[in-house]
Amino acid sequence: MWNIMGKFYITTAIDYVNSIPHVGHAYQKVIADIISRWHKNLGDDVFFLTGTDEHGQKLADAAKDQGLTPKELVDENSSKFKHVWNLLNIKPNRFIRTTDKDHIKTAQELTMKIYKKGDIYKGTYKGLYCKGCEAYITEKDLVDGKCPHHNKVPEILEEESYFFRLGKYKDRLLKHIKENEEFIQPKARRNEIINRIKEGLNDLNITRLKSSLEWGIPFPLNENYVTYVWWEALINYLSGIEYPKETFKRYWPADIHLLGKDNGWFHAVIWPAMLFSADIKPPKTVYIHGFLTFNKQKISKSLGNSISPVKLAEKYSVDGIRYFLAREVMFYDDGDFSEESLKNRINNELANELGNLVSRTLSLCKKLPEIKKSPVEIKFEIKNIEELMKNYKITEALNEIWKYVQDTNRYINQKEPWKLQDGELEKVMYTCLESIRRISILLWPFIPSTSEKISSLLNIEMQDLKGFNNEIKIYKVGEPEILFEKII
RNA sequence: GCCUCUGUAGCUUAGUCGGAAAAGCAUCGCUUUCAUGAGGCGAGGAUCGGGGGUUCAAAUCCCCCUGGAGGCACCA
Repeated sequence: MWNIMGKFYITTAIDYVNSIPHVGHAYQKVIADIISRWHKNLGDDVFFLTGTDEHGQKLADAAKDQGLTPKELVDENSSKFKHVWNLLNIKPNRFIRTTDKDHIKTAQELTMKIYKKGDIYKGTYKGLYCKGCEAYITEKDLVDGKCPHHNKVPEILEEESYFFRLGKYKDRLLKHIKENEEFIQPKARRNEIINRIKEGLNDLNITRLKSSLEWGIPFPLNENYVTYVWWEALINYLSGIEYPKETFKRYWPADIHLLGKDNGWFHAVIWPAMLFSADIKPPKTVYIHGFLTFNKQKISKSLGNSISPVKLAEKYSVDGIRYFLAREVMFYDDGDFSEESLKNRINNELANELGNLVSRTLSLCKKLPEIKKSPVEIKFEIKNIEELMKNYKITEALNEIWKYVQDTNRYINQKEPWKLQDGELEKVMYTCLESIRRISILLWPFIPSTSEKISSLLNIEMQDLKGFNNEIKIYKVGEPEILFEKII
């Protein structure tokens, strides 16, 4: 009944390390970890990649402000991201940094490959340059024709630069998007991208003069230039799996690139065009998810400290947060991380429904030294859950799983096992234990440490979905313990 | 300005091909005693943003108005 085991390659956006991780960053990584674990649960050979993006003007500036070298700054901040993911039980196969040696090498090699294809040429970049910012700015940044930061009219500046022939891939991109409905998800984003491509594609400036920006990957065609951050950052999805070696051959194409809506254009248009040029298959799905607000407020830097995932995890538990993010927020849309709502879900669902279910079950088992196998009276039909997960409908899948928690509570009420003795009691309790065991397997991707805890309370080995139907012959369960403390 | 999405119960949302308006939370009532002051059952609560049109039939399709969110690349 299980899918044939396959490979599964999932990536997240790599975070720009000019700020510290907040709950918005955490959201994406938690979802990615859930998807990754779900596929591991299925028995797939999974590669999960995340990491940090560490070059560019903003970082160079930030480092200067803090009196650090760029390298010092990115080392410090990157480690914070890595640490927080570990704390949230997010387990990537690799945490890539765009300052990693192998990434730099791969980025340069891929650039050369695209150059040899004839898709990189030297041209002239003309743009609005603000001397105060020491950077090009766009027209929409202007307020009354002036740079809002320096209140100056920018000058039009021209410089020689290298370009990628993005425009050349317009038709091929449109064709690919139209022929592969799952390529850009969700649909609204897909429409948005299609319309914008139709408006026309300009070639992409992919270098910066070293004289104005040193903090970047040296451009392999000309030592006076560094590579534009976006261009090389995207390539991390290849360097992360050691392109073009064996690991790459095993995992590419990526099954899903997960990213926020601010990154859609780069992943849905520029990245596939780069891959087309390099004769590499595009990813199967680029999934563009919504943004999170925190207590209805836009997540901003000033709010940053109060929404540190570390503090939230201390207060609400890691699994509480993971559960909430998966259950509350509709993945494709914007959502709100509200502490009020988080508290309600932890108390009502994790503590009262799930925690108490385990607790009452184990308590009812106390009279029985062992519980032997008998027919399971709660029916599990999990095809729809698998289907939902396959289509990245995380929230909906978790809702379906939760129905079994409620079914089991209902079953106990109906059977009133506290009135039963011996064999009768044993039969009912076997169903409850089996039900809890299966629930713990289904929930493992979402709240792994809770699932593992449940297994240890049931005194059994934690299994994956392949073991879903392997009923335990004899249960000898332990004492009940509190799974979730209530939040006051 | 151009484009995309969206407005359904107090809140968060589901609603496929047009066919009797759904679910959870919150509120209120009933009920169980195994359990973490937990569990179960039930009730009230919606002019489906507004107006017009197509249709035997519209939350759903079309038009207009209006509120909200987002995208418009070389900033990451």
